[in-house]
Amino acid sequence: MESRIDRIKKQLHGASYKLTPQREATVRVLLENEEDHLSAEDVYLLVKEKAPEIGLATVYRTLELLTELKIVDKINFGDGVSRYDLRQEGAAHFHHHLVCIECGAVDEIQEDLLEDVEAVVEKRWNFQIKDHRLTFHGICWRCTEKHAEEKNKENVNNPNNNEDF
Amino acid sequence: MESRIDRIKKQLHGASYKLTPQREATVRVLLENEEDHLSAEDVYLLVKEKAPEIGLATVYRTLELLTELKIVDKINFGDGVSRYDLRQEGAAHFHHHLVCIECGAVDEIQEDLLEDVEAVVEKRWNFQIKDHRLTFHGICWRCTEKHAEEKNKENVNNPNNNEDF
DNA sequence: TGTTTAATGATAATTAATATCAAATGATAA
DNA sequence: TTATCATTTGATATTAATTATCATTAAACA
Repeated sequence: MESRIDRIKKQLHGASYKLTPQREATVRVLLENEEDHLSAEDVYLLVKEKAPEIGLATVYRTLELLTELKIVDKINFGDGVSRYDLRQEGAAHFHHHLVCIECGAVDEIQEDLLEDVEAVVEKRWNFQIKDHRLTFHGICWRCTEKHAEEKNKENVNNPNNNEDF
Repeated sequence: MESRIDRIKKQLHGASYKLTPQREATVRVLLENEEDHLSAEDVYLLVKEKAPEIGLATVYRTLELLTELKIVDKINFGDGVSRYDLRQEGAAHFHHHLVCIECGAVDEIQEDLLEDVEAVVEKRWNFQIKDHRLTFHGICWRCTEKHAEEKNKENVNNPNNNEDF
């Protein structure tokens, strides 16, 4: 974790920015919540817990800066807020997302999976791909399991209700 | 075109909505600008040319309705506005986009291309895919050509400047 | 230490989108 | 046809996310 911060510090310096205490606090929040997909407001509230004097504008500015430097990616799942997602260190491309339309959970796919598709697009459409956004909308494994359980319970109550026949 | 409107009318009726003059004017604008990726404001201005009495709220409401019925897809390219894109008739999934980071052009890919990837995701992540969003960011063929031309011109002016050696 | 530049915090301004509500429209049944 | 009811609309107010402004503070520097 500390080394990760150090490397981010170096990236900032490389672009002649400083890792101020406010920026560091923001980066730490992102690192501590790597699984989540926080909005600027979310980040602000979490940073405020550790550094109450920080302003919302600074959080926005920091997130914008980190996005420029490709340390985080800004993504929008269609709910009207931008969310910020740490990029895997050394990842050439942004990872993919699974958004559950029932429970709203967002899971990540770190595997590339798009190599073949990108080769086709580069050649057939003569398009030089620099980055991508891929999101699947559907039903997550947790909701699928829950449905199965509910069906089980139903069948215990009504043993004749067997949809298989 | 007329038949396309008729089919949309039937889709609306099927969900017990009417194709009011305002809704029809909005749909016509979308059909006449199928290549573009209009924002709600864009649609509003175009509809206003034909039906000046229409209100912005009605346009928003119509676009929301068409999105619900999967006649259009709402998409966000990260510039802070939602854009609305007619779905191909009978298309199971939303088509893909190529966004040029130089000139801002947005091109469409109607081919699916994701069949294999989706099969993997459904199985490995146990996720039931209902829809997707795939956007590539990079340099379009027009900008690539333009660069090549500029390089040519440069070499004519400085015949010794041959970067190949 | 004084000076210049970068960064911050508070807050105003902007803007996309939604909510509200009275009026208009359209369908329905007496 | 006319009274009635639900749907839709247009104008406008409201909300909420993001950006802009600007005086103040912190940091780098010479």
